[in-house]
Amino acid sequence: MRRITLDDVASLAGVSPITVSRVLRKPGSVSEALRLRVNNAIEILGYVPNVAASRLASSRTHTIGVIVPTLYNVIFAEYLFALHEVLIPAGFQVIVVNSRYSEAEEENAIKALLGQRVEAIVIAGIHHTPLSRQLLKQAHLPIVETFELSDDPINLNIGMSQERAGHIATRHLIDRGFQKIAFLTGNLDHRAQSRLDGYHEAMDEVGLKSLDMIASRPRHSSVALGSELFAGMYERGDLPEAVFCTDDNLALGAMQECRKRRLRVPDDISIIGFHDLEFSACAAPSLSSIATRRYETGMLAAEKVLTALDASTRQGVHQINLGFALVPRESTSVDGRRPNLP
Amino acid sequence: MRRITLDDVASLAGVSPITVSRVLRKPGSVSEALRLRVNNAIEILGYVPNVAASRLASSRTHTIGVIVPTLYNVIFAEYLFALHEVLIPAGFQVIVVNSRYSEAEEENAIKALLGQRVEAIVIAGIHHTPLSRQLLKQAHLPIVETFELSDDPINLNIGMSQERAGHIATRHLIDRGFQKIAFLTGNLDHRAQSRLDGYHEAMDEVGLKSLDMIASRPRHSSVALGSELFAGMYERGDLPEAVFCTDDNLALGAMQECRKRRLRVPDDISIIGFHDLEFSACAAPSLSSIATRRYETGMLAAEKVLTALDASTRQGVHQINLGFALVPRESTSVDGRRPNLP
DNA sequence: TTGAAAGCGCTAACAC
DNA sequence: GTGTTAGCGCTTTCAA
Repeated sequence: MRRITLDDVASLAGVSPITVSRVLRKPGSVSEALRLRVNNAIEILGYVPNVAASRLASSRTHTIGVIVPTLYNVIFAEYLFALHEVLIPAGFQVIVVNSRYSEAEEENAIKALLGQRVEAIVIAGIHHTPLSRQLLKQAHLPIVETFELSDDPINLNIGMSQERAGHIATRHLIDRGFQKIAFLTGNLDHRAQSRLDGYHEAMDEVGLKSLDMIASRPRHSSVALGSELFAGMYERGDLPEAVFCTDDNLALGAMQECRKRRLRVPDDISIIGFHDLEFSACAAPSLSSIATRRYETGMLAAEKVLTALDASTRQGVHQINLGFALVPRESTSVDGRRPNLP
Repeated sequence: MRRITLDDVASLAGVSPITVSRVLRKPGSVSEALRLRVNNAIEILGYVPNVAASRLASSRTHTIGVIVPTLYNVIFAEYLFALHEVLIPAGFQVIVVNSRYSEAEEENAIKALLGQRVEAIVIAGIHHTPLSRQLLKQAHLPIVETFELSDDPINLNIGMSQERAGHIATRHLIDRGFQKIAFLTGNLDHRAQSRLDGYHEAMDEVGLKSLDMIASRPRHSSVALGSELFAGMYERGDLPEAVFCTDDNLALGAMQECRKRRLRVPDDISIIGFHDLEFSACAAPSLSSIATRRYETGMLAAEKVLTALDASTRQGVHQINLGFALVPRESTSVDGRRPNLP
């Protein structure tokens, strides 16, 4: 059963192959009569163009490669959503590859995307293997590194200072008078590590002792993990006055564990999360957090890609700091139910 | 700046192009001496094969197309995770397209995937436009429809009865003696609709009046939406004895709203969710739910694709019912804190 | 084990 | 506005 090709359509419509090709790509450049005949033939035969052939012939793929560490995290779901939202209407296909938090897998992903001849790569993170960096540089494509700020961006860089955010979150707890402040994390990826650095820095600044709680093996952030880590801490008698969780999921788990153990938040213990996920505002008590801009990151990355592709001449290095915002809520309020700030 | 091609590698290595091709695809069939020379040349030139050319020449793409309604929902994230987990190690690329809950966009997605010459399509749902169905049938590829059970599967079908699950959840509430039972949903996609049908059926069976609460415009399930819908119901004085939410996120939102309004769950009101998301077991009170098998769905779909591809001759229609499980927990317990069932 | 020739299905560039 | 010609970069024969 041979596949229908453009030539089949052409002979059925009684035109040359190139006319069929034109009807498909720039219908305006073909007379209405022929266009109708061709479209008719396409329908009758159920013709579907072979993109591999078209890519090979035109050396355009209209494809953008996106690398994320996992599909298993709302943060990246929101980011991908935004990327799709901009790129699809602009006529691009998006290929998403996950690196499972491994730089080696990321390197393979890069090779695979380059092999596909993607026209740009949007990659979460700024830490890559030397070969990855080299490949990305040599590719002469728009490359966008996201979520973090790089000292030495490959090309475009849109992100925020994870370290500074970790610092601010910790500082928020310190300012509220707490001294025994714990840091909870599951998977210690580069971003979580930077937040931890910020935490250490803030604690050191005021001479407080750090109290890290890192899951014994890397696990993705979840409510269940938050419960577990908090329970472990509690059972070891290590109860802090305040907890900074790398993620709102962990924070929610910690809060639930508190409720189980009749610890009141924030009266007995304060909790702050990270990312300001959508449930955080309506949790009870509402959860303090650091609001990050996943959607805007994806949006801007996509837009930058489109303009870079349009400009055709490769643009220089460019960095955008999207920042973050401390969102104080009930879970870290000192006077019972209401945070100091509105 | 011309791209490096296989011919460039061949001339640098002093062999014919086909030898380079062989080194790349079946290194065993080339003598070690040549293999070394070729690999060396590849490295020096930074050669990356053009997959479009290879696909065109070989008419194999090693690509599986996956269509989901949204990337913005853990259910599909887990499912995609499982699909990747099986397909990537088997040497396939996975292309994920989202249809944004639209059958028209789904049709476009199908055309796009067929244009890519994917070797199989895994598609969430059983409702497609007539043309979509026709295209899928004519493609003579392994096609897997997932998450629901079809009366007339295109090819493979792995899912569960959403209607039956809705019925069982409702029945659970009825059995606990409740009469005023509300149904809460955001986006009324086909699966939510089937659950609603099951709810209606169960209510009708015992002569109870249905009480649907559907978001005025389609919105994806979220904790915030659950709060909102519940608040709306409360403010209209429509307070039920029990609520069946299409989704654990909605249920969590409803529970948080209860807490705000000093309604005790389950003493004043019972709540059951759907999907048994990971936080549900550790919510306070723990949330009753219907456990669904997203991971297994993806896993099995991928495995079926691989065997179908291996068998090479097209297999007949085949359906697998993965079922679901009622998980009663505190949120629907009648004697205070402990559910009847363990 | 290696190579030569032909072609996968489409489009760019140029003619008419 | 339409057609002709010549590839795009690989792999599939088939032959040596």
